[in-house]
Amino acid sequence: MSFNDKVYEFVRQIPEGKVASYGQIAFMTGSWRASRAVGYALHRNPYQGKVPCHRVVFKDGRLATGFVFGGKDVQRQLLESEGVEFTADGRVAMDKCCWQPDQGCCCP
DNA sequence: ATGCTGACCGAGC
DNA sequence: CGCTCGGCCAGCA
Repeated sequence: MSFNDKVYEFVRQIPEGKVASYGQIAFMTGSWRASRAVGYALHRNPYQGKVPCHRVVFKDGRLATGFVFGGKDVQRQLLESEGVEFTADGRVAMDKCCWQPDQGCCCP
């Protein structure tokens, strides 16, 4: 079980309509400061198809840069299809869609 | 083994 | 309020 595997395992558990930030995943894996490593791990994304990297966004709710899935617009459509709300700024409504495994529910 | 890089985040100016 | 700097972690040359 490597740090990398933890990231994939964590991200894979993200339900539809929910999103998590790199820092959140990093915190779960060990140190919240490892957010960079998390991003790098997802960048390789060896489990592409099993790991919904598109559900992983910034703390601001903004999508990751240099999106590799085909474009931010595509990711937005994909997330919207899953039930994730978006703001006028084009960011994810993390206020409602931030995934909290411990509580199993989003912030009201 | 060492150094650089990167899909980040927080604090400072 | 916007930009810049530093710091941590893992992967690769």
